Parts: sequence; structure tokens; C-alpha cells
Amino acid sequence: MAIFDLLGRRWAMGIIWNLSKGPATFRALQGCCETISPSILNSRLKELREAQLIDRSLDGYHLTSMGEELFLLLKPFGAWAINWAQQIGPEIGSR
Amino acid sequence: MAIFDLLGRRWAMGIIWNLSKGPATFRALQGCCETISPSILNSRLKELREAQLIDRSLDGYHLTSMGEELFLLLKPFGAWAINWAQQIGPEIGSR
DNA sequence: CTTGGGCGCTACTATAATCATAGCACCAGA
DNA sequence: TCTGGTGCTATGATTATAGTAGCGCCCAAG
Repeated sequence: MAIFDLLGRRWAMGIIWNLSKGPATFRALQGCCETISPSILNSRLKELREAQLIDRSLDGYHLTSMGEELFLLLKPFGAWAINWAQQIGPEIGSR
Repeated sequence: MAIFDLLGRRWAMGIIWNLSKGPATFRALQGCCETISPSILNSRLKELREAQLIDRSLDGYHLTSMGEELFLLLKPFGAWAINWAQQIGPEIGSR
């Protein structure tokens, strides 16, 4: 259940998703999750680093081996989500 | 990304996880996610119903066929999380 | 009939998380 | 030195969640 708490925080899965494409800098992550606040991004990065899912290096943040494993579990969601979005309609995410 | 927003809300994945074991009543869900507020539970149930992942019937809430599919994707997280918890240590989830 | 208990849910306030914006410190190149 | 980019922190406003109380409904026992 703890993993659901960690991943359940906003943007956490989005960050992992974006990092799966390769290392990214702070501002790059800020750009892809368009509306994220830098303070929140920093919090998430700190939490994910403590959870040893991501790490820093010279070319920015990247997934650890454990983070990669997690992404493999997360990956099928992409295809499923497309299917789901088509069945539901375009504007469910209206918060 | 919309699916990450939906599932990223607190308890959303926990509710799906618990419903995968079979239909459950409102108060039963309140019991298994021990500290959830009824107002929040109701919000999540409403959102998940709008997303057509769960539905109501006489014996309480249950997953739809789409919800079942989603759970199949979610299922491997259980095993992975146990592994992860052992490597990280017991008290990461300390919010 | 009434009354008591469980259930699904709503209302309300307080606390915590998140957003949005501004800006600092650092470094590289011109 | 100055300019621009990057990583990040600080602050106040906004939103979500927690926690508690309680309503209306139904059913069964008295």
C-alpha cells in the first residue's frame, strides 16, 4: 500500500513516465508536465530519490534500475489508457 | 496522462485494489482503507463511476469489465512493491 | 406501530498538499 | 563584466484531504 501512497501523489507517475524516455533536466521535466510547480517538482524528485527510483547525474535526472523495473509495470498503462479514453470520451479529466 | 491524474488521486488505486477481491459496500471500503474519510471515499467512487471503472449493484460496488482490465495491469505492483519495500527499508511511507 | 440499529451518504471545519509567481545563486560564453 | 540559461527556494493563494458529526432510509425486533 505504501507504493500506492508514493505513486498516488500528483505527477509522480508522470515524472517516471517522462524519465523513461531518457535523462532529463529539471527544466525539461517542468516543461513536459506543463503545469507543475517547481516546488512540487522538487518535492517529488526528492521523494523519488529517497525511494531510490530515480537518481541524479551530470546530464540530469534518470531512472535507477529499480525505477526501470517499475516503469516496465507502468508501461502497459499507456496502451490501455488510449483504449479507455476512446470509450469514455475526451473530457473526463475535467477536475 | 489523464489516467495518471485520475489514479493519482489519493486512495483511487487502493479502492480498485480492494474491489478486485469482490464487491464491497460503502462501509466495507471505509473499513479496509482504514483512515479514509467518507466524503473522500464518496468523491473517489463518483469519479471512478464516471470513468466507468466501477459500478453499483445490489451487493455494493464492483469493478466493471474495464476496471477488471485495469486491475490486471495493477496486479503486478503487489509483488514488485514487496521487493521494493525490502530494499528500501520499512519507513519510507512516512509522509 | 415504534424503535433501534446498520447502511449510504452529506455537511462542516481544520489541516495539509498543491499551484503560481517571483526571484536567488551559480556557471558558461561573449 | 554582462547576458542568458539552469537548478532550485520562498511566499501567498487556492484546492484537496482529514476528521467528525449527523441525516434519511430500510428492515427487523419488540
